[in-house]
Amino acid sequence: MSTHPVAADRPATIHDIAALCGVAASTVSRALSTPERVNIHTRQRIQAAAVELNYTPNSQAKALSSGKTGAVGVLVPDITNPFYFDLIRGTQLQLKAAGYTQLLVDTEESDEVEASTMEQLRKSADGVIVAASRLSDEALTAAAAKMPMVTVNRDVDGVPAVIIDTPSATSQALDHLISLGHSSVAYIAGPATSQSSARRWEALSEAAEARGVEVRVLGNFAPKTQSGAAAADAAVHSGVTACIVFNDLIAIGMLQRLRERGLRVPEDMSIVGCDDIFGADFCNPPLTTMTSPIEQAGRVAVSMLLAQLNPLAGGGVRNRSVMPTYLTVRGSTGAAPQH
Amino acid sequence: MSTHPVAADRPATIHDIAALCGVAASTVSRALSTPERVNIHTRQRIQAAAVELNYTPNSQAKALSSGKTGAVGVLVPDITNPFYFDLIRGTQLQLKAAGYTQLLVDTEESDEVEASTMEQLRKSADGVIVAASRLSDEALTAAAAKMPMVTVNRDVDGVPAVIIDTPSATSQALDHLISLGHSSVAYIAGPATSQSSARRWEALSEAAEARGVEVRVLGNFAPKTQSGAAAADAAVHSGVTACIVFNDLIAIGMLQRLRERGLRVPEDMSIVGCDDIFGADFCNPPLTTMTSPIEQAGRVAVSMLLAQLNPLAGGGVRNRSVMPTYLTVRGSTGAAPQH
DNA sequence: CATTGCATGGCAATCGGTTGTCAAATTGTG
DNA sequence: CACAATTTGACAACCGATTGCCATGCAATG
Repeated sequence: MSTHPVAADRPATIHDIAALCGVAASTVSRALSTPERVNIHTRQRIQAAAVELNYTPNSQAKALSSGKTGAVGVLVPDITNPFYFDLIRGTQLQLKAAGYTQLLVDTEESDEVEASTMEQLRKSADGVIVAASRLSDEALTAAAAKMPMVTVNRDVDGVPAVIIDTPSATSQALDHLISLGHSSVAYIAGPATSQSSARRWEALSEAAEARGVEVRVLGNFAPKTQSGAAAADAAVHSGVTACIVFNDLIAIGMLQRLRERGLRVPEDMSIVGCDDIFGADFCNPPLTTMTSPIEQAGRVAVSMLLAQLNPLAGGGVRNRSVMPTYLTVRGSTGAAPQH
Repeated sequence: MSTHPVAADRPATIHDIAALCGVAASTVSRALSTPERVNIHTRQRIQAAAVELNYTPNSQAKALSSGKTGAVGVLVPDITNPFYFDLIRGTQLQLKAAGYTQLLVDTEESDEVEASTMEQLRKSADGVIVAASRLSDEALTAAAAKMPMVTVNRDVDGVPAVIIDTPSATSQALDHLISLGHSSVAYIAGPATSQSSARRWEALSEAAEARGVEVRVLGNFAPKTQSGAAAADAAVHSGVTACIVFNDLIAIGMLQRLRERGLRVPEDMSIVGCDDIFGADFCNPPLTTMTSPIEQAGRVAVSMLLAQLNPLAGGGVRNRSVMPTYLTVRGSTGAAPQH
């Protein structure tokens, strides 16, 4: 039986170690955080005691005195959307590797929730990663001034961002469709508030003009599979033979609706999705889509944020990172129907 | 211009309010947390000042002195698995509604990571929800003694749990297959460490015996779509005409593999999945599966945990909650092939 | 009018660390 | 051997709240 309470009911504190070693608490703190500041002999005794008592620093207390919480907030507008799962996976992996904790928050597509969450996070997190922010440029800039921040898919001056470059992939998608003989294409737009959707449409219409093809925009549609039905109907009604769709969720919904209506994909209608989310490869038919390195984007966002937090670790702070996107051709695109 | 620094660069503290109102910090604390303890006039002045200074209590400090962190850890073995996305969505929703923060951690299917995470969480969270724990019964019981805990799909004596009752749905699935003329069925088992898989197999073999049907077990397979290939090959080789599969991920992988091998589902082989995850309804063919109320399970787990944390709010503490599961028939099951 | 009782608000300790400051101990140097 | 330089470790303030205890003041009671 040990003379020391090896397994107290209460987690060991720095004071327990101090008492055990007969030194002051501050010495213990230094031994663990600034080892060179403490005599090697004392240090080793302390470290041994720490191990014996199974000491883990109290993160709350650490946060209070040091101002660093070791946590990073990750704000996503809709935790329901598989797109964000990939992102979350990326941030989680990278944060964990760096010893940070992830605070995941669903802002429910609301700018108010987003703003109030950030205000709260200001005290309980060292920084935030904000995906597809619903805030205005001004609000976002103001928020970024108050705490380290990295946005994903939202480009605002002065705010470090990871941008998944889907706009440039839209021209690949368009070329793909043109090479299949399509000349009448629709862009199925996402939410009106989505900057990504707007930029993609910009890039697409520009590319269309350059190639002398007609591309029209349909929608806005909510980024959910259920919206696919309305989108599919709109596409059919407009007479186009191919659609480039805001995201895979809507695209998959369209696939289902077209099937219900007895239309064949790709014989009657070609569909190009965006993001290559989980499911895009096994839906029916498998979806041709613009493959985004979403998980990687999450990792890069974390790296950029951590670089902001610990500027010491060499290397300038990148404030903008563009992730390339490529077209993945599967079964949902095919030759344009003959008239 | 206001005489007060309405928007200081530093978040307002209780002392700022105290100074502004000419009272002590403790009075401010009471005015905000124990209003009846403070004169109504003073209280109103304080509350007004709090609003004016845009005061938000510092959660770290609160946690340190009160011992309550307002956070709940959610441990999942693999954040990659869509099953857990639904669960996370449920916990997130319910935690947020109750004003708690969710700390999401991926334990990477490792019992060690799980144990050390829990040890750390002991200080930074008020409780934990542990999904599909990889810990031994003893370790789990010990951990539960140290901090409030609710498990999901893991039944250990004395530890409150939410159990998704897939075992009982397996007999529904078996009946469904029998009614379609199948007499030779395989159970595609999940990880050897999975309690769910074991219990499902138990229930299934019992039901099979009662009905005089032959059911064999194949596997263990990792819960990933990639494992579906091996599982499909094993199933084909074993000569069965139908499979009840550990989860939808493997089932979807099997669907893909069978298609590659030129086998038709359900004409040549029927497949029943489990969980009804995102994608089960739009894969090819749509998957017959045991629909689990996963998101609801997450919500219930949170409710049970919060009931443990705040025992005051009437109603005894349930320590076990079984979520019913039903069979959802889609296109991946059909009549047994004729010999 | 004296006394009891309650409402109210301040003081100070506490939670578990971090960190600036300073004194004591050690080492090295002339 | 005395003195300066350098380690080393203790003291105490601080981070931002909470909370037990106490002093004050006012109203009600005998």
